[in-house]
Parts: sequence; structure tokens; C-alpha cells
Amino acid sequence: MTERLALIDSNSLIYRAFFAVPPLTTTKGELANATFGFASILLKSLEQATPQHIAAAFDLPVPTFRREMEPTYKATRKPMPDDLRPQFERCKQLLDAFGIPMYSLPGYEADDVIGALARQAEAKGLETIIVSGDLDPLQLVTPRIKLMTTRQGFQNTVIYDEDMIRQRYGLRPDQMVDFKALKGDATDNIPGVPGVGEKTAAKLIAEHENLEGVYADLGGYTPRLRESLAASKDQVFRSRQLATIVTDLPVTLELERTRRTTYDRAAVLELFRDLEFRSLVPRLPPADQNLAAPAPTPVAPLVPRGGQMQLGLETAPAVALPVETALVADVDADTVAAELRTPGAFAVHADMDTSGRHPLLVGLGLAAGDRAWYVPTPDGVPAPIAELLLDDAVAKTAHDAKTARRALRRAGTDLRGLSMDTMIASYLVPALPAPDRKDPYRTPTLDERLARAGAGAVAAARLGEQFAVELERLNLKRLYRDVELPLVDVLVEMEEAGIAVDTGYLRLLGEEFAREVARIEQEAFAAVGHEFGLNSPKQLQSLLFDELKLPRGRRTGTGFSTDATVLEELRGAHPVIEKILEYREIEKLRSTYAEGLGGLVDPETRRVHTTFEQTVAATGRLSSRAPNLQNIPIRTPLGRRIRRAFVAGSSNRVLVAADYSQIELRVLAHVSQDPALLDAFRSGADIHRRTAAAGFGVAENAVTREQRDVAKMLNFGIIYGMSDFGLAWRMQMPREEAQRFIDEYFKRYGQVRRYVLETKAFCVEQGYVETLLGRRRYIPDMTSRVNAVRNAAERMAINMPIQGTAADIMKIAMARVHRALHDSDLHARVLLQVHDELVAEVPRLEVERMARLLTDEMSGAYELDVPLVVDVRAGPNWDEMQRLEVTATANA
DNA sequence: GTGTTCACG
DNA sequence: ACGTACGTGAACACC
Repeated sequence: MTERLALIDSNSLIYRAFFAVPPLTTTKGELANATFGFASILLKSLEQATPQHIAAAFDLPVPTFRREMEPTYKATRKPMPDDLRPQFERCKQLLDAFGIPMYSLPGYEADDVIGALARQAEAKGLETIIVSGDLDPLQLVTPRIKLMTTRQGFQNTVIYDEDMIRQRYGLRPDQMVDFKALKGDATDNIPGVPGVGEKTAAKLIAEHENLEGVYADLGGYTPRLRESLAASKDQVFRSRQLATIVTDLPVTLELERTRRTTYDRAAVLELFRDLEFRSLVPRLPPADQNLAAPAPTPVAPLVPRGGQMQLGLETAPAVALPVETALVADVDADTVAAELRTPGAFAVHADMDTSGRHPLLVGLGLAAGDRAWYVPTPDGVPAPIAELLLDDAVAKTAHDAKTARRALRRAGTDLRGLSMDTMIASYLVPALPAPDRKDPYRTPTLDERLARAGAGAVAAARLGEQFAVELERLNLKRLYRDVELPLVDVLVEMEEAGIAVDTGYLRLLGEEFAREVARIEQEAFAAVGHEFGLNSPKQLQSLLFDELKLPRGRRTGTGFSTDATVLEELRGAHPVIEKILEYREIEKLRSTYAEGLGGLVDPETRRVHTTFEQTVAATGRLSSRAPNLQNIPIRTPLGRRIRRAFVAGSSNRVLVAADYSQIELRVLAHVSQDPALLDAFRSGADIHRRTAAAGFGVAENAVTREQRDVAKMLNFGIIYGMSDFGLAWRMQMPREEAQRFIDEYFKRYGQVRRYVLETKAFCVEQGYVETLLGRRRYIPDMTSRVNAVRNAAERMAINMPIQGTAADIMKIAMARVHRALHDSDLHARVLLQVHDELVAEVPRLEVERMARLLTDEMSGAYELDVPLVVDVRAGPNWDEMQRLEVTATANA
């Protein structure tokens, strides 16, 4: 692994920071703006370049050879401002505390020292990144030497390599001095040729190679230019000599001095405290930089939001973010489009303003190979770029394509040809347990880098390549390509469609609930004789268990529980209990649903648009947020009044809901191959009833409601990795009795028992469990010696393959429904997914066909050894729905 | 920010 | 002796 050296051009950075950073002063009145800027860019260079070596160079306050050669050199420069000089001292203190060696040489400028050190580093096989406040060191750039400079605001940085220089000037690095001699440089008091600016100078040098070439024949120029060039000839050649950095100097790069090992963190912290640089403290490298090893610590492919963050180093695609990335603010769209089209694939990073209700596109980071561009999009996406984005034949990589597509579509364009979504890939590639030891290199700095559009696009491109390999290796290619990736398009359309809400009704309902809770609150206060915080579990605890001396129940982490199960036990012990339960139910509905939900409805369209999270749940399920439309009440009559607010968007349409019947138990039947369970589903039995009949030894038609409820809990218990204690608690019975039910259950479903044991064993051996489609969940605690921890791990191991396989099947079904709808002439749209249910909005005339389509595509999504049964209902709102009889077609 | 509670599958 | 079933997201109190 090649080692990297960072060279800090201190004078130029401090000067630049002094003028670019607002005049920050400490509370003691010390001006610290230049110090802050310097410290900030120093940390940034450590983060971005992760150099193993570092050194800083300074000018000395003595005349240089340039001044002797040309008395006017830098003659117009004003003396150093008084409030800047002390900041030089501060910067040197900072370098000292970091243990960074400082180099300078009488008679030469910091640039020369840097040039000399960089050339020596190159000879020793190191890569060098020069960090400077100006572009003079561009002339030093080679394949192994790059330049990092600041952009506006001193916050942003650009890294120049040979490509970047060619892109911006059309020149090679060694031509930069000739260019500067023609163009001139006001800050150095280098006059340049009158009438020749950046454009002409670059063109002349590009065409004629160097100054000698430019002056070889003046005949081809316009008369004005010819005269101007001729008159300045001597000056121009002297200027070039002045501008040329001298690299042959008596300084020596001492690698044992420049190597980063440890630094005096305490000293840096004290300095930062003194200077009040609180915001910089979190960016400090760890005290033990551990950089003595030749290989740099790999940067794990952490991602800005949504992906699973903790990838183990053994299997994680280790990617050091590119130092050769460059951002360009003012690019010609046609040129960029051409460059992106050539390789036939590129990465996109949508830069969005996320402060509003929906992310707003403000720019695009685009990357191909090791080059990146940033295209601001204040007036939409430039046509050549948009054309490229829409071209299916050009493969795109993106991180979170769904969000990008939604922003792009709002900006009047779209993204097609998505082949790699790194957020989804990182979700599928197994996340090994994070190491016990904290590894500070793996969290904080990346967020910042990836937030940058250009770097984000380059990172996505690189990670995409790595993830493609990982997906292949782990047999996740099919799940990725055929299930998760197609789902992106489905979710975009579902989120965009939204679901209509009867806002007037919801508001009235909210007001009614508000009156109710106010009334109940008063009754509760009256019952105990004083006011108290009905919403405060803490106050409730002291009221119930201290003041009223009611019997304490379960403990929570901090005290005694006051949840509904505990209160149910206490019902009748005091009138206030009833009031609290009533209050809790209605207040929940009021605050979360009437109030919270109502606030998220688009007032224009009266529709609410959730966001489906594709990379959050550990089992492979989707989740829904802002608002969560996967937990709309249904279990109580009051709750169903909330559900009634979700309506079809017009009177000629209805809502159609299709749900899988008992999908998780069917999956269990399939994976366990338990004969009794398989038979139950094949014969179309009511599974809970049959379980009860077998367990209680009665005929199916003689099973009581209570017996069926017990059986239902047992069936669910299996899916959840049942424990006797948990079952006993839920069934309100002694643990021993619950254990007898479990024994009885396993006697009946012997293969289920075998499946449970085998799954646990698999997880202990492999460290993970998986679904039928190969989706994995790593579970680290299977061998924990702490029973509670191990038991919890075992329950996850049992549950994940079942819940996850059901999720896999539903995702396949969604893609199938999507495709079938697009292939049909139906105008129906799928709006929501609620784990085992799809909700669609359907023109009345299409209801029957849509019901058929949903049934076919859902039941045919995956072939299990038991049928996948789908129930369909339709109605004007999500509550009042009638069952539809669908005459099944032969399928799958 | 964390903990509790509760809405859903 | 842990202190309870699996998976989510949102509101609220309190630190």
C-alpha cells in the first residue's frame, strides 16, 4: 500500500483564511478567524487524505531570492495586518500539539520548500497531497502529487490532479508557470501581458506548448496582441522564472519525523478550549492514530442514512474515498454529458434541500471513473444531462435512488436504467456485528464527505462495484436484482400516489376526541381529588403505587410499569384506573392520528404521502414513516373511526384491499415441512381452530372461543420464538401450565420443533439465519452466557426466516402487481403495503378485474408447499369494506 | 437523547 | 437470576 504525505502550505492557508473567514473572536477578545480556518482545513486534510505522513512549511521573514532577482516581486503586498501575526503563533502551537514538523528555509518561500519535499517524497515512492490556499503549487502536480485547495467560504475543498487541471485550463501542470507569466498575478505583483487574461493565456500556451513557442512566431496573432506580447517579452520570461517553484533545495524529507503516530491530544484540546473551537473537537483524530502500520485504516462503506452502518472489516468492501475527486461548479453540460456517456455507466448523487416537506433537488453530483462533476440545478436539470438520466441504456449507480427519483421527478425529469442502489446493496450484504472496541475511524468523518455531492457520487460508484462482487459472493444477486431493485419503482409510484384523506371528517373527529379527553381528564382528577399529569408515566406511578397504595406489577427499567396490561389488572381497585385507560386510548387516537396525521395531509390534494423505508427492518420488511400508514387503528371501534378517514380519491373510485391469509404460518408449514401443518393449510382449515381441536381433544366444530384464542396465541408464539414465560404472561396462567401447552403443541407439530432446533443450531454455527430467498440476518448473541441475551437472540433467529420470507414474498408480489398493472389497460393504482396487505385505489368499473389481478399476482408470487390464499375487500373507505368473491384463475 | 406507551402486522 | 414473544414508528415526558 502506497503511503501518503500531506504537505501544509501554511502561509498561504493562514492568509487566505484571514480574509475568507468572518472575524470570529473569543470571549476574551482574541481574533481567531485565521486560526480557525487553518485548523479546520488541517483536520479536513487528515480526514480526506488519511495521510501516514505530514509536514508543514512556512515562509521566513527574510528576503527571498525572488526579491533579489526582481525588486518589485510582491512589492505591492501590504504588511501583515497586526491582528494576523498572533494567529501565526497560534497555528504553530497547533502544529506543535499535533506533532507535525515545520520546515522553512531562509531565502525561499514555503512553496519552494513544499516543492522540494514533494519531489523527494515522489522519489521515495510516496503519494503527496499539497494543501494550499492558492493555486501556485499546481505546477508541481504529477500522477503522484495532488493539490488540495479551498473554495468559497473556506469550507469546501477541491483536489486537483492532472485531469482536473486539463479540464479547467486545458494545460499540463508544467505549463502553469508559462500561463501565469502571460496572465499575470496581482497578488504577487506579476504584471503579465496587457490585454491577455486567463482565456487568452491558456489558449496561447495550449497551442504553442510554452513561452518559447508563443514567441517563436508572432506573425499569426492580431496586431494588437502581437505588439503587446513583443513589448512584454523580457518581463514575461522573468515572470516565469519568478513563478517557478524551486525544488532543488537543501532541505531533507525525514520520514521518521513526518510519520503520524500519536499526538498530544490534551494539548490540542487545551488549545481548542482556549480558542473556543468547540465545533472542531468532534473532528479530532483519536489520540492513538495507529497509523504506524503501512496500510491506512480502511474506510468502511458507511452510508449517509438508511443503509446498515456496521460492516465488518473482513467482508466489507473496504473503500478509501478518492483523493482524486474533483468538484466543478461551472461545467458545460454537453461536455459532461459526453464524458458520462462514453463509459456507458455512471453514478448519480442527488443533492437535495431536505428542509421542506419533500426533498428539493438543488444539484447533481455525477461521477464516472475517478472524475466527478457537480451540476447545480436552480433552473431544472440541463437538457443534455436529463437526456442521459432518462436513457435506459446507460447504467446508473445511486445511493437511495427512490429519494433521488422523487426529487428528480418533481424537477421535471427522472432516473432510468438504475443498476446499482448502494443503499439497498448495503442493506442486503450482511452486517457483521460491530467490534466491541470502538473504532473512531469508522463513524464520524464520513458523513461529512458523503454529504458532498461529488464525493457522494464517486463513493457510490466505487461502493457499487464492491457491492456487486459481495452480492454475487453471498448469493444475494437474485434477491437484489429481481426483488429489491424492481421494488424501487413500485415504491416511487406508491409514495407519489399517496392516499386520500377526508380531512373535514378527520378534523371533526379530532375535535370530538379532544372534548372527550378533556372530560375524562376532569373525571380522573375528581376521582383522586387533585390534578396530575395523565400523560406522565412517572406521575402515574407515584399516584397509583405510592399515594393510592395499589399493588405494584411489572418493573420497567426505571420503575414500575403503568401500561395497559397492568392497569387492566387493577381495574376495579380504584375508579381512576378506568379513567386512565379511557384517556390513554382516546388521547392516542387524538394526538397520533387525528392531530399528527392530519398535519401531514397535503392541503391542495387532500392526500397524504408516506415514505416507505426499504433498508430499515432487520427482517426484510418495509417500514413506513411520516406518517406511518402501517399502523392505522383497526382493533377497536373508536380506532376504526380513524381508519374511516382514509378514502378513495373520488366517488367513481373505491379502495380495494388484498391481504395474504396467515402467510407467516404458511411459511412455517413450508420451511418446517410439518405434516399436520401442511395438511391443515392444504385442506383449507381454520388453522387456529384445528390447533385447538387437536390440543383440547375436541371436534373442530366444538372448539370454544377461548380454546381458539389459546391456540391462536400458541401459533403466534411459535412465530415469535415462544418462551413458556412469555406465553404464560400473555395467557394469564402459571408458567407450568403454559409449558404444558407448549409440550402438547410440539407433540402435535413435531417437525416444527425439529425446525426450531435446527434453525438455532444453524445460527450458532453460521452466525446468521436466512430466508427462502437468501436474505440474511446476522445474530451475534446466540452463544452469550447471559441467558436473557441468548434467549432473545434465539427468538430473533426463529422469527426472522419466517417474517423475512413472508416479506420476500410480498415484495415479489408487489413487483408482479406493478408489472401486471402496467401491462393492462387498468387505471387502478397500488397505494399502500401493510406487510401482508396491499391497498389500491380503483375505478369502480375495474374493481372485479383488479381483484382478480391482485389475487393472481399475490398468490402466484412464490410457490410454497401450501397454497397462498389471498382475501380481497372493497369499499368507499379503509374501514367499511366488503369481502369480494374472486373466482380464481389457474395460476403458477 | 432516552424511556415508556401504544398503534399496526 | 434474568424479566419476556418478533418486527416497526410516533407522541410524550423528562433528562
